Amino acid sequence: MRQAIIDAALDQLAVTGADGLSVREVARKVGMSSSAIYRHIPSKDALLTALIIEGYESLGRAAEVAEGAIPRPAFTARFLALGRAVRRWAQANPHHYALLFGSPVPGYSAPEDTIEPATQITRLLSQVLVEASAAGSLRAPDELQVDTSLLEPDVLSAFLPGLPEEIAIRGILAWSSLFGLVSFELFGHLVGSVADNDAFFDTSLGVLCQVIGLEAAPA
Amino acid sequence: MRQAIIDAALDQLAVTGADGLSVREVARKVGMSSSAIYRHIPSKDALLTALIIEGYESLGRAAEVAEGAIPRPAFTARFLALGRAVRRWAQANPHHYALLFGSPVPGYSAPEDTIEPATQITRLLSQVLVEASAAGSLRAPDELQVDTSLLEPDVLSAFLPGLPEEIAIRGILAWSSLFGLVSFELFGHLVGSVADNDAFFDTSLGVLCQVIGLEAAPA
DNA sequence: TGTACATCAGTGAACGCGCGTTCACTGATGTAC
DNA sequence: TGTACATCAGTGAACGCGCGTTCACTGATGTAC
Repeated sequence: MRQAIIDAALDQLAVTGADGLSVREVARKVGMSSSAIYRHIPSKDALLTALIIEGYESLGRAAEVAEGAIPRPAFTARFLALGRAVRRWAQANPHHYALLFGSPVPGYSAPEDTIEPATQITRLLSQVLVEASAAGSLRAPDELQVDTSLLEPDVLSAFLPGLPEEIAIRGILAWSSLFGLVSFELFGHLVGSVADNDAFFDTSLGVLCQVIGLEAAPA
Repeated sequence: MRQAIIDAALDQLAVTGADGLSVREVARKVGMSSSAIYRHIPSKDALLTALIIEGYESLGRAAEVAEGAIPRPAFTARFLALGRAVRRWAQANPHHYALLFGSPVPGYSAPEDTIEPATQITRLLSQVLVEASAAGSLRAPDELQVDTSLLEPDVLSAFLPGLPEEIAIRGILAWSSLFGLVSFELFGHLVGSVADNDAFFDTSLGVLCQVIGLEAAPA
């Protein structure tokens, strides 16, 4: 039942976007009176939280499946698969993507339950980086020296064990860039400049590989 | 008067965010009855449009001032100034930034009046690239060959005259990355991983310079 | 097998709210003669 | 200088709307004896 409610909310999210979401409309969709909903969810905010968690899980699953299909030692291909999976998921679920990575919903602040599901997708990238580094497949970028400690040491050791901080920084940059690319495309900021979005995205992913120090894609 | 209304709307935007915006509240702020507002603006959507235009202009001005203070031949410094100006503006006007670069406001689609002011900020970057390229200060990236024509040829020739497409692509990538970085930081996606946001951002900008082919910063 | 009771998902009316927009109006100001 | 008129910014009441949430309730189901 709770799942049916969440599903109905997902439907509405897909159509109207996050702030078109209304408890009453969800109730209608699920065939209940608006008050009955409150037997299953404590408040609208809780419903939003559930949708956010669902979103991170769904995105994480999609990325995991795509990346899992690549042979383990093909680090570059794994990174490309992750990037493409994020973009594909965003295109398939634009409002859901916007809920996760667009402007924060006003008056709503995500509770901690949200954090753990959100790490799934980043964990996948971290894996690739750590394994590639351990395998000696990362050309360490020599041009930029970082002397300060910019990152949270706990996170560094937990998620990116054994990874030089320079590379970790580049990884986070590449990660931010990936979502910047996807958001720009999805929110219409590339309209008029880029003609072939697919090709532009793939080319950009290639450049991001260079940024991280991953070998260029084989083909 | 019209300006007073926009200013009041900007105030409200800064406090409540874009979808807390209400014509009635703006009227209250400006000391009018809610109906009187309609002597000056045709609808709420028109008000939103005005805010978006204001935003692009304000951001453009901020970037222009910051970048204008750098000696013309210091291309890298000019790029850094642009990047930092964007970030600074976003931090000073988070809701306004979210209105421009976060999720599109549902049910609202930006009219063409919006396009021209939006180009200002990109024109500044284009300038830097074109001038740097003309001055021979761009190390052309040799590793990635692009055979297709990904970009809109009109835009390429109008905004980026004489610039090789490989570099234009990298420019757009860097631009998207910049906003990805700013959004990630602003929307809280770096919380927990990055300890020193200022340093991380500057370091990332340095990497983006490499991506474009700009010489590393002098100091 | 039958009765008394607890549980609990679901109901419908109601609360108080703020919203965007319209409409007939007022009343001050400026202009034409 | 005085009068008639047009202009137009601003008013206040009203429209119809959908919202999140509460509350006393019903009625079916399951359990204990």
